[in-house]
Formats: sequence, structure tokens, C-alpha cells
Amino acid sequence: MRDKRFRSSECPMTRAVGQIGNKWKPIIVNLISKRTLRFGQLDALVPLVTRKVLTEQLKELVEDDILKRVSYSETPPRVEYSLTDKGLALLPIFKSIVEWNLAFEKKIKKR
Amino acid sequence: MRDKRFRSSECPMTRAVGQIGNKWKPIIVNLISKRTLRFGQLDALVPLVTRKVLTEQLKELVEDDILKRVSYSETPPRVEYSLTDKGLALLPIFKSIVEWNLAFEKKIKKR
DNA sequence: ATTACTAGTTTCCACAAAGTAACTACATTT
DNA sequence: AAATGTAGTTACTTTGTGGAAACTAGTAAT
Repeated sequence: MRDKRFRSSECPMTRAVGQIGNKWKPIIVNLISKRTLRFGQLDALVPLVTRKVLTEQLKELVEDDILKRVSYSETPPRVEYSLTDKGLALLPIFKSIVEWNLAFEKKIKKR
Repeated sequence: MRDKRFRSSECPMTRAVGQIGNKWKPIIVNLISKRTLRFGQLDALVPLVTRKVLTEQLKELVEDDILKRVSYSETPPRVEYSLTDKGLALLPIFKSIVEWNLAFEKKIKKR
């Protein structure tokens, strides 16, 4: 999300949502985790996403310094993606979200 | 987000994003925190939102058992919103997101 | 009769995000 | 010459989300 109103809001949660608060970024960042992955691997692993959207999201994550992109001068082209320090700092947070989701889904199933 | 593909995905992060991963819900939940607030207070406190969107988001949060809505038979009408256990469990997670955002914003300013 | 209050609701429109399907570039392989 | 591989890109279309502005209901106050 590039919405300036969000990114320059006084509320820090609003600014955070402006960087990572859309449907794809938490999924992508969580999936990369501590690995180094290539574009095709991400394409295969991220559920439901199209290459067009994946490319856009990766570009924005790189611009926001959450993701690092290394490209090698080869043919066919080889590009590798991995999380920066900023991105890695999100991992425990996203792990908590996954645990939250599983915990309350389990609660529902016990009814 | 009511997208069935997200809510029934095998990936728990995708399901979590299906419930809370849009631009308004983290902001609203974080803002309510441990308080009990009325609709008008939320309208005044949530930055950038319109009443139409606020109403929609509150409705979905109630449907997903993240928010509790109590309405009193009064005129003018009085409705109070507060987080459920499921919602309260999100607070430390969102606090971490706010801290993450502030930490890395501070890093940028030091350059 | 009109205004005020609260918590919405509605309709139409605008915009952002996503989807589709074809296309790109270049070295290598067949 | 054609096919292959990778990592995208593009143009158009569709869908989802949000915005604007007016409206609603009922009791109480003016």
C-alpha cells in the first residue's frame, strides 16, 4: 500500500499497516522466513498469488527495506530473495499471529 | 475480508490474513485495546475512516468473534464495543508491530 | 414544528487491487 | 530454426474496497 495518508499518519499502527498491512505481504514474508528463495520458488509456494501481483509485492517489500534482492548476471536470469534485519524482526510477530489463529480455531472445533 | 479462498486455505497465515489482514481491522482492534467504546468515540478516534466503512468493519469483527457488541434499549441508541478474549489475545501482537515500526523508523532517522 | 442526539444505512460512484493472457530478453540446447 | 529456462512486463478487464452525501428512526428538548 502506497497510501500517503497511512504512511504519514500520527498513529504508528496506521503507518505499520501502510507498510505490511495488505493481504499478501505477511504471507510472503512469513513464507520466506530465514531462507533465500528464488522467484519461481515463491511463485510455487505462495498460495493463490499471480506472478504479476507477486512481482509487485516483492518490489514494494524491497523498496521498504524488508526484503533483499540479489540478481546475478546470468542467463537465464537468477534472482534471490531474502529478508533484511527489518524483515527478520517481523518473523516472531507473524509466528504469534499463526499461533493465535490456530489456538482460536481449535477453540471453535471443541464446541 | 470475506474471501473464501483465504479463509479456507491450508496455510494458517493465509487464514489469519483472511480475518484481520486488511487495512482497518488492526487499527480498530489496537485502538479499542482494553476499553469499552461507543460508536461515536470510535468514529472520532480511528484516523481516516468513514462511518460506512467503520460500520462494516465492526460488523465483520463481531461476526468473527473478535469484538463484542452490547446494545441498550435506549433513545438515542447506545451501543458499546469491547474486545473478546480472541480480540484481547491480539493486543500483545499488535503492540509488537507498533514497536517494530517505531524501532525501524528510528533507525532510518539516524542515517 | 423543528432541532438534537446516536448509530447506523443506502445508493451511486470512484479508486485500488487483482486477474488474464500474451509478451519480453538472451544464452543455451535440441 | 525452434524450443527452453528464468524472471519478469504489459495492456486490458474484472473485482473488491472505499468514499460521498444524503437518508433513517425514535425519543426528548426547544
